[in-house]
Amino acid sequence: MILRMSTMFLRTLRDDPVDAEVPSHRLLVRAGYIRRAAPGGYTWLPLGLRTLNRVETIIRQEMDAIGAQEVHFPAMLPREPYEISGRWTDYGPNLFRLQDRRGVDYLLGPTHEEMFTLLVKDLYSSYKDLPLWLYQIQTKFRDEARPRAGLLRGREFLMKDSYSFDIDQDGLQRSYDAHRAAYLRTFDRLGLPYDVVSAMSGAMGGSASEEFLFPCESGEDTFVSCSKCDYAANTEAVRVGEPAKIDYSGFAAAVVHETPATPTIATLVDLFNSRADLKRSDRAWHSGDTLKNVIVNLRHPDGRIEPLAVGVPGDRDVDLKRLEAQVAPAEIFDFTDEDFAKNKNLVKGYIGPTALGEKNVSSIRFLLDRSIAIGSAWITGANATGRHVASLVYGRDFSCDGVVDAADVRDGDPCPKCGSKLQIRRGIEIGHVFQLGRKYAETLGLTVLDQNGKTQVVTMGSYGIGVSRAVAAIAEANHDELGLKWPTAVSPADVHIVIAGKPGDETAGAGEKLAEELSAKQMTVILDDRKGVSPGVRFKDAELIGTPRIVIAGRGVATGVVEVRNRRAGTVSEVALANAAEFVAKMPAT
RNA sequence: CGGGGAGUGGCGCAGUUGGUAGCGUGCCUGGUUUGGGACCAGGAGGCCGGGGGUUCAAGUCCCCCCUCCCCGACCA
Repeated sequence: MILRMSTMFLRTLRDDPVDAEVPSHRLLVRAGYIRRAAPGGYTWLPLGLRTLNRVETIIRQEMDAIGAQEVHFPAMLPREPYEISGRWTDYGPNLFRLQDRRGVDYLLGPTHEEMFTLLVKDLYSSYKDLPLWLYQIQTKFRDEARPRAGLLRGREFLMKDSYSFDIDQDGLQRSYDAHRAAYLRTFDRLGLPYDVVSAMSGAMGGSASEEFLFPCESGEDTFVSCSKCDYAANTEAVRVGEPAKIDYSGFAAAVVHETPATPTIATLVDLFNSRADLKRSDRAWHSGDTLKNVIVNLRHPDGRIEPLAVGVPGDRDVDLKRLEAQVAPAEIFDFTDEDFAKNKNLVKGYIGPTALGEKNVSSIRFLLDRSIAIGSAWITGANATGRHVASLVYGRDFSCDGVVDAADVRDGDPCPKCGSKLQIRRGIEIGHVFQLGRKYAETLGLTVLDQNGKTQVVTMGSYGIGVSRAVAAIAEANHDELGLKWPTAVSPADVHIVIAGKPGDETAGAGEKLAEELSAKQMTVILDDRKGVSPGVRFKDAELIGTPRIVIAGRGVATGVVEVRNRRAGTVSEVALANAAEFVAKMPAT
């Protein structure tokens, strides 16, 4: 088909919109693909909608290819299922809620686990019906605190979500593997580079979970990948190796020192290095020799508040995200000065492990970072203002109530799998595969009868791809200073023909004819047939819009040739007009 | 929600001690141009984010709210 620039609903912008920072947002607005319509909500213009549809089609084809079946739920959902699963409250302010004229509660679906579970419960009741894979491509709503970066984080976005239903864990594993493989194929076809990283299953009660991250500076997710082996994980999910025990038999006994005015790690280390009686002979003390004890508050789902102490090496911070992922479903919030005032056994700035722990004076649960070895000696608080203790040995002088991964992960930390250096990277989550297990099936009562006539709770998996986000990610991965340069598979058109001659000359006729020929070959053609627009504008617009192939019907037409450009490779070929359609149609997809 | 910046024709911006709202681009008309965002002339287009106040007079000063962008918190 032919899309005529003279009539297409399109206006490209000469200047960058000032409120758009990331390249995908800037270029998609400037090239006339999307317009902002609401905070975190975008209107798809004809060009943008074409690309969105093509992305959708590829995803749909790959889902259909593994045997998943498409359904479609309403976006506006009743409260009850979410009430049963607990997410009506768990989702908190992130859920868009509304009421009908009688005051009955509804929500705009942020994700549809409950609805899929109930749908299968409604129709199926036998193991013979399983496995079953269902999916939908649906607008999702989340009241994000801060929508940003155009399509990358909106409050309304398009998502493909699928769900697998199996009789047991082996079945779930097969479903999971099939989806994972389909995702690899999908992202390859979309022309999106990705890293598959281990993610936290957290409160969801599942086991395996992996995210597909598009590595990108403007990404919001931090992950690590090993420089040598294939290990990659979301920072929350990184598990450092257990350290070897240290033989402390020759270590000095713990001794308390007067350390006035040392409320911070830095002041403490300075003091130890500056006093002759505390100085180390072999090297200077550094912050990693100190044990930092941080107190946070946990809010459990039942509303119970519990203080929690976490010990990490003094040269590291507690990564609250990592910690929260491990204490989930509890949430973390600040332990305030008021809380300190109520706990007389805690001396702010001088907290030490001997006061911590369920069996000690504070009776506050005390968790140690996994990196801390049994037998290691520490400088740490002595639970009195202006006092610290040195040579306090873990396993000899103090203990803890458990081990946790709480310290922040840094660039260069050892890989838990092979010991090589980890790299910290950023990415955009474009897909997520997740073994849900029985959580939803159990709470919503999805069971089937097995071969023995016994009731079995169904085991589920859920699998998501951010469709509108993928469009933005593809734009992030495929642009230059001139504009977009789409992969062939998702470009809004296959070829863009620029008529660059003088009005009334033969270039317009040549462009029209070529457009007809390409259209007859089932290609989608953008034809710049606008009147009175200078060639410079046409070139700029073609490059901004970014179809992978651009044909210039200009001064060469007089001698029977057109210029065929490969926007992605940056190459140019002169082709005889008579062969042009054939040539363009045979250009390899990129 | 915390910190920082900003809201003035579609887009990018200026607007002085408070005194009739401007420029560039885009759009319309006519003419000249036509291989890298052309030129001339004439036009249309504004609740100056919203609401209160101060004042003879508010884009400009004061108060409240909303929205957008950046950093952080949050993010099945």
